[in-house]
Amino acid sequence: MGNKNATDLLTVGSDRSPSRAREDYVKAIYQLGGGAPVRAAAVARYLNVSRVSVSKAKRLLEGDGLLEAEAAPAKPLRLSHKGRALAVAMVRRHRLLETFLHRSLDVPLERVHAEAERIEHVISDDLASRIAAFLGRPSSDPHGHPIPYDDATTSGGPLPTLASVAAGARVVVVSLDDRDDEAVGALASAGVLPGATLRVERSDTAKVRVRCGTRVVSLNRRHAAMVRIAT
Amino acid sequence: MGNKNATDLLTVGSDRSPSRAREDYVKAIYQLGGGAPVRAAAVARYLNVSRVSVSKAKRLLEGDGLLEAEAAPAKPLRLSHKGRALAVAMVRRHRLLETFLHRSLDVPLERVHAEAERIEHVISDDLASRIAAFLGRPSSDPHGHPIPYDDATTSGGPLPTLASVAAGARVVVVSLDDRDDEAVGALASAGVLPGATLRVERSDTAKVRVRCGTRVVSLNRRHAAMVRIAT
DNA sequence: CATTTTTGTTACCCATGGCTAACGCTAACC
DNA sequence: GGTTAGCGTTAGCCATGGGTAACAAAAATG
Repeated sequence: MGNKNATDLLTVGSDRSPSRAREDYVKAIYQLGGGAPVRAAAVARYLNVSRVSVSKAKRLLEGDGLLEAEAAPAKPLRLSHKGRALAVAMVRRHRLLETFLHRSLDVPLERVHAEAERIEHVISDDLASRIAAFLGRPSSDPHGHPIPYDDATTSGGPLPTLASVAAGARVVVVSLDDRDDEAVGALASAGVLPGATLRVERSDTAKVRVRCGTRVVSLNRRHAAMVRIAT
Repeated sequence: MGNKNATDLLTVGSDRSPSRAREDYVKAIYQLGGGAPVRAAAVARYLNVSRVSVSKAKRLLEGDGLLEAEAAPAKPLRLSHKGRALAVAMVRRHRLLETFLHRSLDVPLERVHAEAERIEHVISDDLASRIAAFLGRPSSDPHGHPIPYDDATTSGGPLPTLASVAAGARVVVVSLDDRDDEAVGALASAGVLPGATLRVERSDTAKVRVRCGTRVVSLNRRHAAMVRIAT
């Protein structure tokens, strides 16, 4: 039986590398805190799991050396070096995959996130490098988020969103929040994409009306809040 | 919190679609039997798990409608229609991925299998179609195995291997067994690849010596057994 | 400052997917 | 025909990763 490199394919529990769930916890902590400690309840909300699950995951992640073990009862979650490196690697893989899926395989913008979300857990670092090379080491993904190539610290605080500016402003779209497929689809079909210049015509509690090139589009506030901008 | 399409990412157990393990069982049954019923012990050996695990998996797979439930105590494992469709889809995804990884991303032949083995469980059918289109619907993967596009029944019985022919024969390499990375690497570097014409110079219990183009290479029997041939 | 809300933890339950030990049965070997 | 080998199942164990219910402590609110 030609089964030398058996690599028992069914071993879920006894896998050495961090599992899907663990990687998601690490990524969530990183994305919520950007390096700073994060409250467990925030992680729970972000991942749609109970606080209890986060509490249990905490112990496991500490055991893996991904979380700084700090027996303090105050206990915000803080990533270790190893944890931060893993988080950055996950972000890199995710954004490279999104770029690849969109640019090379024509996957619609509002669907690349979900697809990348699953694939990012199973590709090797070698494959990620090959994808980066294939794409010419792109500097940002199709939603406008930068792709980290070293383990550089994240940039400054978050940018303001389109929901936060007053009428009359002229702004440039920097990025869309890829976690909300529905908003991404609506924004993309309205032409609100990274790099676009917008003029805010009106902004009330329900809607934000912007001019985007020649078009005038009306966005609901939830969608507008998914758009990060610069002036 | 921009979390509309939350799609709780951590749900492992309560996932609706067949898990990694389930897909591997179905694929193994299909590849061992090619549609015909398969003994549970054979599946256990193929996947490097205990007979007990197969026995338990059987119940779960029957519950999923992937296995024909046949309360008979004789009990060979037989895939249902749904199970066979899943198996074929898995094979298709696997071979498309191998082709893509090798052709587009230059992943070495002996590494495409392991990488595809993990990715095949997480890509959507839509993405598989896009990869197929991107590659121009290739008819076979880089090891020489055909890529099924409909749910066509598998071809006739298995071809003879290079280990089974006598000295003097002239044969054409059809495919390599991708499950043995080490053999694939050795064969590829010897030029024994699908489409190559070989002349068998000598064949004894330890080695098989073949001429491959201008080169004469000596293969050990285990490696030779991984090469499917036609005359 | 008192009350209310939020938070993190414990104790317990459930399903998946591995495992070993042990049993009864079938089938093959001598 | 008797022994032996192999097969499928049961019972019971373990880790992971979900979940409730309940509670004490911390934080926010009045």
